[in-house]
Amino acid sequence: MTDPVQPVEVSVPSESGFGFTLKTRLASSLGRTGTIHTPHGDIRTPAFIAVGTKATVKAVLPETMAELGAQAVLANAYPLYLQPGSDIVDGAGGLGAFMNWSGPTFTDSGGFQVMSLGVGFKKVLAMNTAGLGNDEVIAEGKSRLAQVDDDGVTFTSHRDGSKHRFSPEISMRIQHELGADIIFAFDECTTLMNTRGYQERSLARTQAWAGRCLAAHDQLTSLRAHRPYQALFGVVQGAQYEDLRRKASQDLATLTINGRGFDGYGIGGALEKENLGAIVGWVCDELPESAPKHLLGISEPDDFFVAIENGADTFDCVSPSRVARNAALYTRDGRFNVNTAQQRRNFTPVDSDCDCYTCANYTRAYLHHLFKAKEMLASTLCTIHNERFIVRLVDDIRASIDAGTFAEFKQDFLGRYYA
RNA sequence: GGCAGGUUGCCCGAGCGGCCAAUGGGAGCGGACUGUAAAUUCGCCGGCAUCGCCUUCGCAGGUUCGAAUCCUGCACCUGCCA
Repeated sequence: MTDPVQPVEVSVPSESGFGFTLKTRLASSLGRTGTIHTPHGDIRTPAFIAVGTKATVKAVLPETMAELGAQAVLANAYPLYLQPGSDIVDGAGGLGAFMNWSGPTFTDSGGFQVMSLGVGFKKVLAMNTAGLGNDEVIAEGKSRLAQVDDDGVTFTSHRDGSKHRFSPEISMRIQHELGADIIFAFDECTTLMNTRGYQERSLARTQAWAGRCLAAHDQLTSLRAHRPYQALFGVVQGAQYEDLRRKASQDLATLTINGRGFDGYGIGGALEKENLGAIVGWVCDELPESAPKHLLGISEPDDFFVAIENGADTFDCVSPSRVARNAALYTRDGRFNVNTAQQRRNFTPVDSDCDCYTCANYTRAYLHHLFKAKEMLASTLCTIHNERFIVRLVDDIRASIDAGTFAEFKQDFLGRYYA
């Protein structure tokens, strides 16, 4: 049952302070462990990156995130550009300094908002359901807050209705001001509702933007040489189509501007759960092994195993935090809602196998009470638990790869979680 | 003692002859949430149940083809005047 571990040649981080070192590799799949080196510290991979969109992991102190084992946090360019403004974050000394997080940071490009405020506006981003029909009709909704064209995106601020223009160059400029260690190319995140035709056109656009991002990034890196080095990850789109995904990966892998290529890659798009492993596999198969790969927006337990086996190194997702604020908690025996009547008199911890602060000190009955009483401590305690649960799960997967017990760990964990 | 107003489903509160098992909130119950417009959101919420049937709008009578809605009496509550 053990999966033989293969030794891996070690690459040394460059003088920029950024680099990726492989440690072990599974013999039977693309799964591997390693370390991403950044100017603000290392990230041992696979790793779950906590999301703090607006420079805060909602309801939790940064110190608490560090204590529960989060290695890095990811914020988002678009919301921070709207408020407080990337110049202010820049003035504070960058994202980490601004939010009092001393470890590595990521920022997303605003590409997700092209979808969530555009075609996906007011829709649930279903990952389990088969795609509905034609997007192009759905995509023409009038009330949406984002309009895409080949040059960029026009956003309407949800806060005051003001119009804002994002382009690859603008996203790069903002992300340089935010100053995260790892930043993403500006892309269009498509949905399951899009047609093949739309996916092709959107992908062509995203690929063109990738080149523009790289060029802008190269320039900004020179201009801001006094700042810590920022690594740029290109984002692979192409939906569920193998040919599109492979071609997109190849093109990004070979793209260089002034001798500079991408430092790593993101894998994006709304993905059907059933295709997740295949898609990640196609992409990682085409991209250089030596590059770190970040799967954007994924955090269900079964998804981690599948994605890691297929070569993904890091993940970020709002789910552990959002779901916690809505009373859903992860346990080794599956997910449950702590606000149901069933938990009213349950004086046991959320998960007796959990080592988080919440499980060490509080009962389900108390958390149930906090939700019913609408006390904000509910969000804090539940977020601590969920973030710890997910961070630890990925840490455990990493340990199992190094120990050669990945297959057993996977079987044990999933067997119990989905029993 | 006089005058006026009120009593609606767990709570608050609309309705003022038929389209009313009865609008809205809240509470309660359950679900969803995957690069965060999310402390959000969606169902259910008298009973039994397949359309449908049965019992509800303080209590008791009455008018009417038909009443939560109109009339009479009773009970309780609230203002103002004594």
